[in-house]
Amino acid sequence: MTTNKDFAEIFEEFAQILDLKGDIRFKIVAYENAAQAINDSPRQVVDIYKEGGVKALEKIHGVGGGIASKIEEYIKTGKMKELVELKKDFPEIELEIMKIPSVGPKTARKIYQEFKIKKFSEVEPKLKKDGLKFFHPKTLENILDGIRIMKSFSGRMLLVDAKVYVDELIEYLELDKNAINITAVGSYRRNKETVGDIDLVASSADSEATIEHFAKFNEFKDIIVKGDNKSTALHKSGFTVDILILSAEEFGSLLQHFTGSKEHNVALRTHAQLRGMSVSEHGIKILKTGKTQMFETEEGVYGQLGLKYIDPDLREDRGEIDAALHDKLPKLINLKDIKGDLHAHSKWSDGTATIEEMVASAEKLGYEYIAISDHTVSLGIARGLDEKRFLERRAEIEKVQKKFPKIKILDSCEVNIKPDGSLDLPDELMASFDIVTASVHWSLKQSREDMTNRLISAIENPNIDIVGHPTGRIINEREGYDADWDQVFKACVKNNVALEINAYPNRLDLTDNLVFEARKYGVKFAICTDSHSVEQLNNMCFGVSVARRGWCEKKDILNTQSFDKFAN
DNA sequence: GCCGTTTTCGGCCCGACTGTTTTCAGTCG
Repeated sequence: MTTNKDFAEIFEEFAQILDLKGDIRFKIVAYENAAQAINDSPRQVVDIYKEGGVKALEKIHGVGGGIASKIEEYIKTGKMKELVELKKDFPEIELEIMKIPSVGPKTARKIYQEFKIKKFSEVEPKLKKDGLKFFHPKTLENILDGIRIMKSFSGRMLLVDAKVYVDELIEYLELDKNAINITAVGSYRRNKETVGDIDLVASSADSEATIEHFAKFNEFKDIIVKGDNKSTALHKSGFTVDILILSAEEFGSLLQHFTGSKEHNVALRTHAQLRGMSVSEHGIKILKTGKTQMFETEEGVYGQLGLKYIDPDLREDRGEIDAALHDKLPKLINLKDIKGDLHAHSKWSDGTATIEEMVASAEKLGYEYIAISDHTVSLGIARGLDEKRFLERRAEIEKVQKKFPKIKILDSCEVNIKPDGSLDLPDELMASFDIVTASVHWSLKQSREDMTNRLISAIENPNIDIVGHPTGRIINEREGYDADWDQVFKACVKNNVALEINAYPNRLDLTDNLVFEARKYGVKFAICTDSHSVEQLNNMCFGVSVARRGWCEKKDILNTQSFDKFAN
């Protein structure tokens, strides 16, 4: 079956080819928006089409008549005629060339045609040999730089890794006495699960001097752009760093602009236009008078537009502007609301710390409880426990509990959901635990139908409280498995089972967009670290970020409550 | 191609930097 991801990729490709063709920008953007909308839809467009036809598809915001009928065509015939025709004139290789930073459609076409490129690997050697025949030396240098950037950095870094680079950069920039308000913005500030490049903003008494100072950072390999108040550098680790400096009087607008997301800013500026205002990083212009008002804070910017302040985590154009207009924004959960961790491993299975060490660390974090949830028998690689060893472990938990009267140790396990949906511990044993998490650990490539049934079978088992890392994805390593989330969410609500928001930095699973969708159904979540060491207990903040991006309030999260409260 | 406090046409966010542009195109965020 064609999944939403497949359709999103098709329309993304459509947009790229239209870009090469030189079609009007708004049409290209329309295709890109449709791809995004389809990707974010919790329901499969195939199902939507089967139920309500083209009209139902058009209800997806960003999908209109044209794109809906293309989806219909693809479902019926397995192809889109227009795309097939376009591909004849714009081969794959040209799209690949366009992915080079600083190369857009015009340059891509020129490279492809002038050098008669057949494989992407030919681009760099051919440009080096004869590039000067067709390009200005400076332009050629930019393209070759782009290829270097592309080679040295594939994909996006984890939020946890970005944090290390950001801290280093800010520490260095603070050495410049002219600079104030140094802040990391972009997807980093929005707490997105991965960060593509690092964006910084600042104010300065002497912005040229600050740009000079920025450009001298010894972790930079190259300076790509250097203007009076804006610069882009290539970091040794392969990603780029942007900085933009404006006066403190306009810092609120600068912060707002550079935090994004792009989609949020487009929506915000459209909102402003309808009210006779124009928003830029410098301020808000009243169109009638032509006067621009500046703002030192973001609150001022949103306030001028008649909006409540919108947290950066929410700025993804998911309805936050409308919510801010009607004072309906969620009161987002914070790290300090978390009362305990419901998923942690010990040496009994594949953890590196003893139960006592884990409990002592959890107590230091101020938690009321911690669940020790070791793996179960059939996960051999993780030394999963059978019934006998779980009972031995229970005796140890009781012993440790006496030493730590202030924190409740929850006797727990992470039971395996087998491919047929059954669990690998007997029901009576599971019933004796304080809390049980069920997770999928193998056979990840099942069909969507099988995986959906597998998850729902586990959810319907009365001993299950939480489904662990529900999609199984590992960021930058593997895709999550496919399931009919609509059905899974309904089953969770019906059976009072929570979905885990796994805070492990390369899992962050459930993903933020699925959290956002699940919350609409009334699903509850448990934010858990899945710690395998004492240090990893500190990863809770990353799970909280996912919850915030999914619009979660304190009441949506089990472990913002005391154990007695949610256990009953 | 999408969409509607400008609702079936006419607009679609806004600005900075680079190159060779002396008024603008290409690319980016």
